[in-house]
Amino acid sequence: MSKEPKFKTYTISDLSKEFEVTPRALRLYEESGLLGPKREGNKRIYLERDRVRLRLLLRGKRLGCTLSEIKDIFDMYETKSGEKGQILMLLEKMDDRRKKLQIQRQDVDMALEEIERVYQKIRKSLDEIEASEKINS
Amino acid sequence: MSKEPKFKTYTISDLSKEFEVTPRALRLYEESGLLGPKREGNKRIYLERDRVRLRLLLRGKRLGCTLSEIKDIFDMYETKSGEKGQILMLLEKMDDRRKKLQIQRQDVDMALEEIERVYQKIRKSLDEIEASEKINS
DNA sequence: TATTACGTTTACGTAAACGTCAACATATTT
DNA sequence: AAATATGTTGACGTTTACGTAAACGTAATA
Repeated sequence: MSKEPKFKTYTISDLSKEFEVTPRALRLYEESGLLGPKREGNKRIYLERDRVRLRLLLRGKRLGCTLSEIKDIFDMYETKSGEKGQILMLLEKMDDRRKKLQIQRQDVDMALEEIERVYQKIRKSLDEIEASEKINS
Repeated sequence: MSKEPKFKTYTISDLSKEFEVTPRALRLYEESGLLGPKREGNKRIYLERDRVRLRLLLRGKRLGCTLSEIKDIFDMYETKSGEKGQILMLLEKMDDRRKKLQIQRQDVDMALEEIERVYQKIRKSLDEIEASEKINS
């Protein structure tokens, strides 16, 4: 009866398994300032907050962001800057981010359309092959 | 009056400028099998086909694909495989690709929603600051 | 003719994002 | 007590996607 967790905690291998990343990666993310697990002695203890961050982080990666870009975004989320100037800069940054995402949306949609087009073309030629197979049987 | 172009052609710096990539990058893309410009003596002559490919290539990059993934996609587009087995494999590959893109779409949309949420929050705190500025004037 | 612009190949350098050890500590199981 | 599992910190290796510089060819321009 010493340390009751009180909150759910995760070890490095818990998160490692859940999100299918290596411990090495998790340590790197920490070194890059993206995660900030507590320590119990020497060992890393991750809280829910880290888990959420990790999820966002990986989503960012899938979108092609670098770790430092992701860092920027995280910082953006957390700035509780009382200063007006800071806030204005923040809004601007978020606008940039939004624009990039919108371009990415277009890119994805165009890629999907192309895949679809080519897919149909290929299917058609497959159908033709199968038709000729029937005849020759 | 020797070589009439007949088709529109581009030099390396033409494409370099149009798409804002360095010549070095274009040569790398060629080395990676993504572009295949003709040669006039020693110099690279790009045709429309290369220009289209470059556009697709860069779109792929924006989506976070590696050059070799893009190569796979290009190969996919071009397989005029008469063989049925080949075609089936191709269709499967395209399905994978489509799934990945759909996940990316979701990722982008979720990211956009989050940006929007945070954006509104920040705006609100900005409004509050400006309101208190008016009072104190 | 000398300079400038544009192109070439070859080759080494680099930043990012890990992988892959080594060498060690700690805790639990056998 | 010995082995096993899990964790730690270095530190060097690797791949990708170029950057950068050297050394050179060719063609138009001053």
